[in-house]
Amino acid sequence: MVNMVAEEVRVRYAPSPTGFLHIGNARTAIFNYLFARHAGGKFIIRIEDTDQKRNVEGGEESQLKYLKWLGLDWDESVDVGGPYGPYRQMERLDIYKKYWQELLDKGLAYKCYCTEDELKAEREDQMAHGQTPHYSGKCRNLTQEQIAKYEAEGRKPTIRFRIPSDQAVEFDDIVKGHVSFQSNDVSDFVIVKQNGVPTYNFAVVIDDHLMKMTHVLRGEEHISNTPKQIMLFQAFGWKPPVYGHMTLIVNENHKKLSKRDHSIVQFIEQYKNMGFLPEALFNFITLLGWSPKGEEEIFSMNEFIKMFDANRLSKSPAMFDKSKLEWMNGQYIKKMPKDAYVRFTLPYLIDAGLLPADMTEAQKSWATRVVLLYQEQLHYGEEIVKISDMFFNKNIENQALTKDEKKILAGDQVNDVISAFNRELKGLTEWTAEAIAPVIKTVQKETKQRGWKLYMPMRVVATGSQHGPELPEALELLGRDLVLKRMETYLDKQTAV
RNA sequence: AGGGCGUUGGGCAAGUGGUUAAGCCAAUGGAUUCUCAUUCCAUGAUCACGGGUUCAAUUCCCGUACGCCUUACCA
Repeated sequence: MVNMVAEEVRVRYAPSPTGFLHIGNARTAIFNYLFARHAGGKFIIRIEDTDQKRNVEGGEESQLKYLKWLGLDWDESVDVGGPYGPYRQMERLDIYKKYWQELLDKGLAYKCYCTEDELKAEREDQMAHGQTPHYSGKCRNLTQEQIAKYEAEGRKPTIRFRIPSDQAVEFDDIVKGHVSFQSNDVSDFVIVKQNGVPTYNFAVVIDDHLMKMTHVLRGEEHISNTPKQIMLFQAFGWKPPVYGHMTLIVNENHKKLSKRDHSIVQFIEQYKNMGFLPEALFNFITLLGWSPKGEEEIFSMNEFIKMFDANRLSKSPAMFDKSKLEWMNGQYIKKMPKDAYVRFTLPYLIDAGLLPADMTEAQKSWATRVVLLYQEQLHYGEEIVKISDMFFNKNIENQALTKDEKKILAGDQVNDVISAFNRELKGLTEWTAEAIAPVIKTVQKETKQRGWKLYMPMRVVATGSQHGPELPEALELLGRDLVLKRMETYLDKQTAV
């Protein structure tokens, strides 16, 4: 109470490096980021690597790398340092030790000599009897003799927090509102593992306090950890941060997104590789469980920062809607400057082996025009491969016609149209869209066919598909030789019959 | 099983004690276009169910159902 000046907002994103950055992580990070930036506060990244068995190689690096890619930046972390480091929990072991020793000394924590197998058996027994799985409190009040006996057996203890009995633990959650737990429903949980490393629930409390966190926005799966953490804060006489538990992101089966869930693509890196733009992903993820005031849905980072309000976080789970993501990404693609769009899409064609990595100027300008044909409709980068297929897959002769295409070619005006078109095209001295367009008009006059009956036969014969970009430009880019060859092959077949 | 939380059209989601219950995605229909795409227009909700409080409830309260999270020497 000494300092009545408004406290600086400090929030953190605290991933465990057990995997790569996925949608759920990213969302947590984004909301914390927006919260901090909106308030003009600090955004910190802390690595929670206390579960060494599950840490994966490259996990930490991936988290930071793709957060950066999404457009986030941070004030304190393992890479940029800061006044409250270290920011990796395994480098803070000495710090934790001091605090759990304090709890032990005060009798607020105790050593537990139960083995994992014993605990597991206990839990299974409880379940079998329809009881809530709960630690029994067996080692709560061990005598010196018992302790000596366990030690003599060579058992290594864990340290458990002594949960105060008959206490209501309450807090006002930014998103859930007033939440209340009974301490009796929480069992004495382990704060230090047998190997001397603290558990998550202990380390967070120490770190959040020492790092002066003012708010904690995290996933709803942590809500039942909150009373444990609050009781620890109380044991130390510290003030807990303000909590906000965000709803989970669920899959089509309404299940929490898990890393093992393959029904939807989960990792940010995968989206990047498929050709989703960071701004679009950021925009989309931000709208998962949060909504702005007005009717707009597309926002820039700065707009989000300006309007972000944690009170508008939703209480009910958000389903990951892939088609909306694609739509949104498409919106961003449409807005790209042409040259950026070209630089963005060409690599997908190169990777697919459809274009050489070292293109000649001519190839490059051709590819540029092809790709530009699709800017209006592209949803994500990789889609260019499939969508522009007609310019790369040139063996349409071996390709079976669809029902509709057969129907188109069955029209009795088809031969007239094709032969007239073929004749007129052959007479062209210049093979450009500008030159081809008038030819279509000429054929129209000559054959008295128009619209669908005029265009469709030309399209199917020349491009192999009833769908595609504007015909004159498509034909130009397909190239004179190929188009004329296809026409003639077609006409030859007709006369042969 | 105990604890916690949720439920507005196919997916999100705004909002209110008395409203024509926003908007976006999707779907369908239509207009434009040679087609696809784009663009534009149009179409849909007894606000989970049952009870209460109230002149009035989708909005407040209680219950039920359903769903999810959690009850680890994981975070």
